[in-house]
Amino acid sequence: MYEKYVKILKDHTLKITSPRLEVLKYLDEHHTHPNVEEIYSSLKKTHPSLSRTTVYNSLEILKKNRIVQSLAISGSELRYDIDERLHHHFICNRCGAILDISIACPNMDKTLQGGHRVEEVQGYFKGICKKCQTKEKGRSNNG
Amino acid sequence: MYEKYVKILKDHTLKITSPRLEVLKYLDEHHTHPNVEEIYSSLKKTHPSLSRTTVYNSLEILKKNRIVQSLAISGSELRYDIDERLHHHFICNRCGAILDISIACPNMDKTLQGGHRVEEVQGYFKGICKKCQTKEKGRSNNG
DNA sequence: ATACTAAATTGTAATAATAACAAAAAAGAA
DNA sequence: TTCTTTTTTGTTATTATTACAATTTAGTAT
Ligand SMILES: [Mn+2]
Ligand SMILES: [Mn+2]
Ligand SMILES: [Zn+2]
Ligand SMILES: [Zn+2]
Repeated sequence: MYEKYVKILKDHTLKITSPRLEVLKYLDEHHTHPNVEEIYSSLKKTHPSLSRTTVYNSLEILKKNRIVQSLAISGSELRYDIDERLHHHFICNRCGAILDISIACPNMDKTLQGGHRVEEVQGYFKGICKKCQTKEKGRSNNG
Repeated sequence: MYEKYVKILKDHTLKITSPRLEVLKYLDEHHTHPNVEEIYSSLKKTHPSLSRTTVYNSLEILKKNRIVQSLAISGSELRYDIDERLHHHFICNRCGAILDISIACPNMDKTLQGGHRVEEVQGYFKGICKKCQTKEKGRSNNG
């Protein structure tokens, strides 16, 4: 059940703790780029002793070890992604969904930009998602 | 002195107010991508009646009118840029500087990504800036 | 120039995300 | 099993931003 996550932690010589395993499992099963509150309140249901601070701490150490990445795309809160591979994101200004954008980008892999050492790359697109556009059209057509 | 900023506001049929002119002038003279606090505390010196809320309000309306853009690059606070043209940014994890990155990007101008309507594009690089790297080298060489 | 009205500014209070901290608990090594 | 270090927990503090109501002001009409 949790072997996969145990292995990830072990590979990074991190201590195996229940909160860390749960956070990893949650992110692995929810590729929605959740924020801390979503992760916390969901896990809290089945793990009532869990502390919000622990979720922050766990995510921080997972990020430091490059097991997860954080996205500042919303502007108000960090979102988390267990997919550490470099990929771009789209946020819908209507429904708030954050979606992966799989495009090739020539600047993505560069470790140097203008003489600066690059350690992290984030590509954000903001607008109206496909779904919300469909809804919009439907509304104007029907009534 | 302020004609330039008056014109910008007029062109967007926005009311000409002292706080708006001052915010525009500040951004025009400081291409450092300042946050609200930096703008506010600087203007407050010469305009003691200025309210922090007004700076927030002004920036919001300027952004809505696409006169300025906001950057979520720092993760904790929005940064503002009077240069509305699409360009990428680099933030230094050491000194906090936010710098323009002028690179051609094939994805920048696209108004559609994966079927989603794109209204805004942000490209962020994070790492250690050129200056901080030089300092680092100097330190390790000299002791 | 004056009066009017909608919009903007101000100050304060509320909210929300995150960080700091100390005590209790738990992981992993000995 | 014992010990030590790290993690977790709960609480409090901080910071960025928003909400709101009262006051002021910009721009327009008179
Ligand atoms: Mn993703
Ligand atoms: Mn810029
Ligand atoms: Zn949507
Ligand atoms: Zn730097």
